[in-house]
Amino acid sequence: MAQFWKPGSEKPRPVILDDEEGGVLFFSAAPSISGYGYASLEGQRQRLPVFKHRTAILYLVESHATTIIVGETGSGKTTQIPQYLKEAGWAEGGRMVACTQPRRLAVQSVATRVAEEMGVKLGKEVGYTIRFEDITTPGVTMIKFLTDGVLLREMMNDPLLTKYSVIMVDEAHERSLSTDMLLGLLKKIQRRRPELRLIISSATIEAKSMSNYFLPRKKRQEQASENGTPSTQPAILSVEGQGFVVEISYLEEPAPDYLQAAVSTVLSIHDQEPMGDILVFLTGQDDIDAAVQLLTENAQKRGKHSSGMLVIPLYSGLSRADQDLVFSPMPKGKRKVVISTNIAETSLTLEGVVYVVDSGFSKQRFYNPITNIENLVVAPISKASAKQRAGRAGRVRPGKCFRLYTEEYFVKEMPAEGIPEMQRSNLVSSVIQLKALGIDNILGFDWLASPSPESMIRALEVLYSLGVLDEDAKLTSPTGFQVAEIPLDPMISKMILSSNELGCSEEIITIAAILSIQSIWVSGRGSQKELDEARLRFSVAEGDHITYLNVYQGFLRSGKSTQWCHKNFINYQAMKKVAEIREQLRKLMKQLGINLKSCDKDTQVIRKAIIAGFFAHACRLEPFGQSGVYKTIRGSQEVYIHPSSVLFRVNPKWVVYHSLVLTEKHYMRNVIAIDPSWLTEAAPHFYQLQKPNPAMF
DNA sequence: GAGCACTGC
Repeated sequence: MAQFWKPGSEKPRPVILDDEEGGVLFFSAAPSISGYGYASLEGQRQRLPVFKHRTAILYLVESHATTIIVGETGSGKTTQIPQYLKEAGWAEGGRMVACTQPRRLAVQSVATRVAEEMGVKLGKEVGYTIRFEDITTPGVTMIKFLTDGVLLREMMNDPLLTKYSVIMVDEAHERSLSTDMLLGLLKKIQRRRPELRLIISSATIEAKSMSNYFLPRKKRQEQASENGTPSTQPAILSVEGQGFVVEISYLEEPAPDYLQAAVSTVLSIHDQEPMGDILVFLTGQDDIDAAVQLLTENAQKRGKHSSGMLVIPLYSGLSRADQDLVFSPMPKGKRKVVISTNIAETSLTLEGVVYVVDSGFSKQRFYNPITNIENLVVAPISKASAKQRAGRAGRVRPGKCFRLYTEEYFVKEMPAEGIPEMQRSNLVSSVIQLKALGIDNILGFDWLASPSPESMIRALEVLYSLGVLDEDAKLTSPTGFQVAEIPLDPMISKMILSSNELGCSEEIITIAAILSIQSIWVSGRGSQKELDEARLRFSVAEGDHITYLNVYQGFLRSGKSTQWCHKNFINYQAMKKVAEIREQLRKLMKQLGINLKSCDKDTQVIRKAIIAGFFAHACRLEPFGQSGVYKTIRGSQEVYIHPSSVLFRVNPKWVVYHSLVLTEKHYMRNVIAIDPSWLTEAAPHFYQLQKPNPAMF
């Protein structure tokens, strides 16, 4: 390799955790470590054969209410532990063993594997539940895999989760919003249900903080031991993974431009290293497209020599067909180079990767509770992330990871863990869910990582202004309870409920479904002009939301055709999801006693329903400023209509937007034109009529 | 006239 690389000092090591805290400790179950390991059980250090993996887990579960399992990728814990528990009788008497995952795909694949291992039909003894799919049989299913979000929803009907005897929360170190909420609630449930067993599966780096979080207060501990019940001390069990060794290299000097550094690193790997695919982590579509172009140009320049390289971009905005290219088999002698966002860090697994190039950056969401604006910025990743990225090189054989930063930076400056999503997000959805579960004191909730008081207060304010919470911060009836029932952003849910009286619920649930997915347009294909033209075919003067109705109707008229989507630059997978969400909403409306009515072509009532949820997002065109400058009514924030909006350059006097995106300017995405009188009509508590001001009209 | 990391209910 080029001489600027120096080998890292991160050595693979067996995981031995100290037992100073009094927790139970166990040694590795990795095949590479044979013989015996040390375990400290009930404070006594013992030598135990490592193959007693099953025994150790059952010991912990039977004698501890809370167990922290530490496991690496490929340690088999996710598939094995539920089976051990079932064999030991934990899934009997009508109770189930539950196992959560943060992603739908993981739930499906783990459930499938366990059913196979047990030789049963999926959906019988072993089943799974994800949104839109419930593959379980009541009374028969003993082991149930589900997404953490589904388990949270289940709590709304069964707050103590009485169906389950053991709940395993996998990938807890990822610290997703749902996982953090789930852990907080499970800790609460344990007080009411001391017999409930929890298994929290987390990466080593997070084990200690998880363990401390579940550490009971002294008093309860004494009570428990008096009753002769199992110790409530959290325990740590270490399970070693089976991945191959990945050799880490760092830059000698910091790179001024990680894009350039990534490109030249790929080229030197291709020149100097044996065959094996390369995976490059960059931050977003722009970077990725640029890198793909640079590499492709370079390969052409160098002619035959470099033609043995196929460069493929990967990010979620691509159509399914384009994404699937990364899985296509290579002709012999060709090297695959995948340039990816974080999607390849956890969501997609590429087999055959031997080299990883890690830029050290990713795009991350941050939330400012003062301005109530979420934005997306390129930020340094954490050590945990860097480790996960490197691990992607060791799935088929020993691999190499090239970090585009110095070892000194890694050791001294890179944060150990990322900031939990809970502290980077708008909390309206989380707060309403907690309220629906009867948790009144949001500020006093025992969070794993507490969000700022400002964020919590802002969320309460927004929910109050929507009429979802009353002056005492209690859910209103029926609006508050209904909004909590709908699995969407509360502002969208409020919009849906208002469409009932306005008689446009058919149209509004279509709009709600489209707004709750990322984008219905495909990216990465064709020219910008073609895409704009496609969009123009559907556009109407009332704005983007009404334009979406045209798109959906076109999709239906085409018989949900993939060709139609392709021709119109629309993402077929996204539209399929829209149809699914819409169907779920339709059923939910029925349950809530809301009639589905169409307003035909009356877009005014549709826009009024949108305002009922989004009145806080109203803006007025600055009458004397440069053209196209808007100010938010509340807050006087300067904003612009995003060029992708059908209202771009149309600049109606009054608009309401769905979301703001902050880049060089604050851009409004998804905008409708409104009449200002609708604002005071929909939200008199929020807007009051001013004395006529000539500047306004 | 310019930009959308990634999940999930």
